[in-house]
Amino acid sequence: MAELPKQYDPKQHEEKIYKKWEDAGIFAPSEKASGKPFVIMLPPPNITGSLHMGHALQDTIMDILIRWHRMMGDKTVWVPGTDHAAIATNKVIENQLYTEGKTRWDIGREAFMERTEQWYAKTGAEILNQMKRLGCSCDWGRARFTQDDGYVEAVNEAFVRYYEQGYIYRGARIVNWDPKTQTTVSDLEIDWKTEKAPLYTFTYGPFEISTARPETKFGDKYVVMHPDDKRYAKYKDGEMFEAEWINGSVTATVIKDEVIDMKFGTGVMTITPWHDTTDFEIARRHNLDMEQIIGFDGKLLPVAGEFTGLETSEARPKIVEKLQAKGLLVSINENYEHNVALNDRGKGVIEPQVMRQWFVDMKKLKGDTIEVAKKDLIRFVPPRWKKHFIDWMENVYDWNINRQIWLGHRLPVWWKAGTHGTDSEEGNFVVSIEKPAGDYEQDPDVLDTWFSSALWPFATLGWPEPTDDLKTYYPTSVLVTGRDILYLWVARMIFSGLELLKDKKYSRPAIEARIPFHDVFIHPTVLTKKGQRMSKSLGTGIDPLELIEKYGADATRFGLMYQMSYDSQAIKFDEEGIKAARNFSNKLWNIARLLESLPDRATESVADAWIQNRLQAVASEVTNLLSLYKFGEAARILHEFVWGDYADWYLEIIKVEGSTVIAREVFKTTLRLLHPFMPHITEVLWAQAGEPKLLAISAWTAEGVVVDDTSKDIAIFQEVVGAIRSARILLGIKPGSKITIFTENALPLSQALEALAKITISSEKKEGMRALPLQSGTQLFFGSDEITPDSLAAARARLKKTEEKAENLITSTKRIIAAMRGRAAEDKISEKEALVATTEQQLEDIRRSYDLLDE
RNA sequence: GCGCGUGUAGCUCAGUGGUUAGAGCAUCACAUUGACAUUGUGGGGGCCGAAGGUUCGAUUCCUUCCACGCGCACCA
Repeated sequence: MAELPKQYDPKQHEEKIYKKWEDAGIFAPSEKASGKPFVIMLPPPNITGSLHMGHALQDTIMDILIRWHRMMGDKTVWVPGTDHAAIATNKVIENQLYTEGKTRWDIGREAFMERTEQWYAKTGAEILNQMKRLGCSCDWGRARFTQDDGYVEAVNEAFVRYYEQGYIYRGARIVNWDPKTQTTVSDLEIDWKTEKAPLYTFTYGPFEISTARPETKFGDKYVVMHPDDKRYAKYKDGEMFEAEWINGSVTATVIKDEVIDMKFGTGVMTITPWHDTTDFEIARRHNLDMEQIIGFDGKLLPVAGEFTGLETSEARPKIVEKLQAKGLLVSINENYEHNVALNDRGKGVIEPQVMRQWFVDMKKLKGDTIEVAKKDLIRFVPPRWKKHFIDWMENVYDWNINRQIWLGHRLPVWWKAGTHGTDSEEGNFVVSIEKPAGDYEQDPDVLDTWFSSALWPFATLGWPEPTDDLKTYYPTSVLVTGRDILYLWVARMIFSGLELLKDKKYSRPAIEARIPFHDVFIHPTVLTKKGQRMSKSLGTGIDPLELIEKYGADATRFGLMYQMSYDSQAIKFDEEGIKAARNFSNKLWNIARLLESLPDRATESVADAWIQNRLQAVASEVTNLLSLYKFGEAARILHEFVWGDYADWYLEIIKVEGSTVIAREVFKTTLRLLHPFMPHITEVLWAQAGEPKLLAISAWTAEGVVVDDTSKDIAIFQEVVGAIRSARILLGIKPGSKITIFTENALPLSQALEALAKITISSEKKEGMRALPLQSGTQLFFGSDEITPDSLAAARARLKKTEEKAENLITSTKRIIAAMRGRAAEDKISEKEALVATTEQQLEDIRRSYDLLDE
C-alpha cells in the first residue's frame, strides 16, 4: 500500500472520490435496500444563483441525513432541482434591455422569452455543480426544473383543479403594486423600512385631520371616527358636510368605525380606499365609493387637477404649499416616523392599488392544514415553529397568485379577445389547459413563483400522474429549510399537498398520506461573526466555494456543523471553525498513517476494552442525536472522541501496548460515524484501510462487542500521567530528566505509562522518594535528582491544596446530606454518603503523604 | 404593542438544582527530528446580563427588568 503523505490535501481526493460514487451509481435509491424509503426534496435554488453560506449549511444537513439513512439501509433518495427564479431573471433581462435603451414592451414577449432561454443556457444550473463540490449525494438523474415540460403541466393542472373546486376567484382587491417593476408583490415579500416624514395636520370642514401623504388626498370625501369618541358625539354616522379642500369644495360624509384609534392625532381621519389597505377595508364595510388617485406608473391622475402627471414625491410639497396658502394647514410634526413598504426584490416603493386579480380563497383551501400541525402529523423541529405556523395559518388571508411580469408560468386562463382588464371581464373567460376554440387570448400574467414551488414535493415525482415514484416516495421524510420561507413556501406545500392528492386515483384518503413531509427541520441563519446578515451588496458575504478551495469540502461541512446548535436561530460564522475542522481532517489522516506504521499485535489491554466501550457509547449517542436533528452536538461528540479519547490517550497507549487489530477496527467504525459529516476523507481512509466496498454504502455501525468495563483503570492511568506532568512542572524538573516512581498498588498499562509520562517504574521504594498525592487515593512516590528544597516546598503547597479540597468536599457534602434528610430520595442520599466515605479515605492518604514528604 | 430566540473566559460556544462551571480559538510558558507545528504539555483568564422569589442550596426553576437579534401586527 502506498505510503501516505504527511498532510491531507483535499484537492488530491475530493473530485476523484465524488466521481467514484457517481460511477458506482450509489446516489439513486438502491433496489436492494430493505429499509423504508427515506426521501428529501432539495428546496430548489434559483437556477441562475450560486451557492452561498445558507445553501452550504442546508445542503450539508440534508446530505448528512441522506448519507446516514443510506448507510442504515433505507431506500434513500435526494431529489435535486432548480427554480426558474422568475423575478430575479426577469429583472436581469430587463436590465440588459435598459442598457440597450429598450423596455420589454419594445421587444415583445417572444423575444423576451428567447433572451431568457439564452440567459438560462449561459448560467446553466451551475449551482448544482457547486453542490457536487460540497459532496452532496443527490440523485442527479431525478433532477427537475420548475419550468421543464412535466412541471409546467403540473402547474396548469393544479390551477385548473383549484379553479374547478372553487378555490380560485378573480376579484378587485387592494394589492401591493410596485411601480418600479410594474407588478404586484405579495405581503410576504415586503420589507418595512422606518422613515422620518413630516406629519401634516389640515383643517377639513369642522375637523382636523393628519396625514403623511397629502398627495393621496384628492379624492377623500369620508371622515371616519370611533363611534365611542365623545368629542365627536354630535356628528352622526352618514351626516354630510361641505369642506374646502385642495382643488375647491367637496361634499364629505361622516363614517363611524371601530378601527379608529381615538388616541392617535385628532381621532379623525379621511380615507383613501384605493391606496390604503385599512381604508379599503373600511370602504368595503360601509360600501363607500373608491377612486384611483395615483396611476400604475406612480404619477397623479387627472383627479389631481393642476397636479396631474406629477410623481407623488414632486407633488407632495406643492400640495402642502397650496393648502397652506388656503389657510388650511394647522401644523407640521417634523419628528413623525412611519413605515414605508418596499418590494424586497429591487426595493421599489409599494403603492397599494385596487386591481382585478386572481386569488386563492385561503379560508376554503387551508382545510386540514392546521389540524396537521396540531396533531403533529407534521412535526416541526425545533418544536417552537409549530406555534408560529399555526398562528399564521389561523390568520391567513387570500393569496394573490398572479404577477405582471413575463417570466414564469402562464395562467391557463383564456379571455375573449379584448375583454381582459376591461369592465366586461365577467363571464368572458375560460379556465382550461388547452386554448378554447374561437377568438381567445391567454391571460397575460404569470403565476407567483410560490404557486409552482408549492407543488414541489409531488410534481417532482410525476404528479399529476399516479406514477410509481409518487406511490413509493410520497410523503417525503423531511423538509430542511430556513425560517424565512416557513410561510411563503412550507405552508403552501402543505395545503397544496393535502388538496391535490385527494383525487381517487392517488388512493390517499387519509390526511397523513397526503402531507408532503413528516418532519420540517428549520435550520439557523448563517450570520457574520459580528452578527450581521451575510449579503453580497454589504460585502459581508463569505463564499463557501472559497472555503472549499482553502480548507476542503469536508472541513467546510464539519466546521459548519460544529458551529451549529439546536436551539439557536443563528450561527455567527467564524472561519476559524473551518480551519479547526481542516486540522481535524488532518488529524484523521495522521491517525491512519500511525495505524499503518504500527506492527500487528493482538495482545489486548484494558485500553482496548475501554476504547471499544467508548466507541459504542459514542455510536449510540451520535445516532440518537442525528434522529433528533442535533447535528452540532453530534459533531462535537465525534470530535471529542477522536481527538481526546482516541488520539490523545488510546493511540499513545497503543504505540506501546495493546491490540493494534482493535485499534484499526475502532478507527474504521469511527470512519463510518464520521462519513455523513466528512464523506471524502473517510472514504479515502476506508479504502486505504483495505476495505473493498465503498464506505458510502457500508453499514452505519459495526456490530458491537461485549467487553469489560475498564474505565476505572483508564481513569487511574490518566490521573497518574496528569499528576506526574504537573509535578514535573511544579518541581521544575526538566522535561528530559528521568523520574522514578513507585507504588504499592498495581498500575494499569505500566509500559505505556513509562513511555507516556517519561518515567521509570521502580519495583521498590527508594531512598529520597517523595509522595505525590492523587485524588483517587492511589499512593504514589516519585524520585528525581532534581528535587530541591524549593521544589519540595512547592510540592507541599500542592499537597496542602489537595488536602483542603478534600476537606471542603467532605464538609460541604455532609452539610448537603444533613439538608437532604427527609427531603430527597434515599438513593440520592446514599450516593452522597458514599462520596464522603471515599473522600475521607483519600484525605487519610493525603495526610500520610505529609510525613513521607518530610522524611 | 404581542410573540420567539439569545445573553457563561478576550472571541465563538458547550453545560449543570448540589464537590472546584467546561471546550475550541486567542494569549503566555515549555516541549518536540518517528502519526500530525494543520502537533503535544502546562498556566493565566469567569459576581454564568441585573434585581427579586422558590429552595437547606440557584449559573440552572419562577417573576420582573435590561441589552441584542428575529418574526407578527399597527402606523391617519
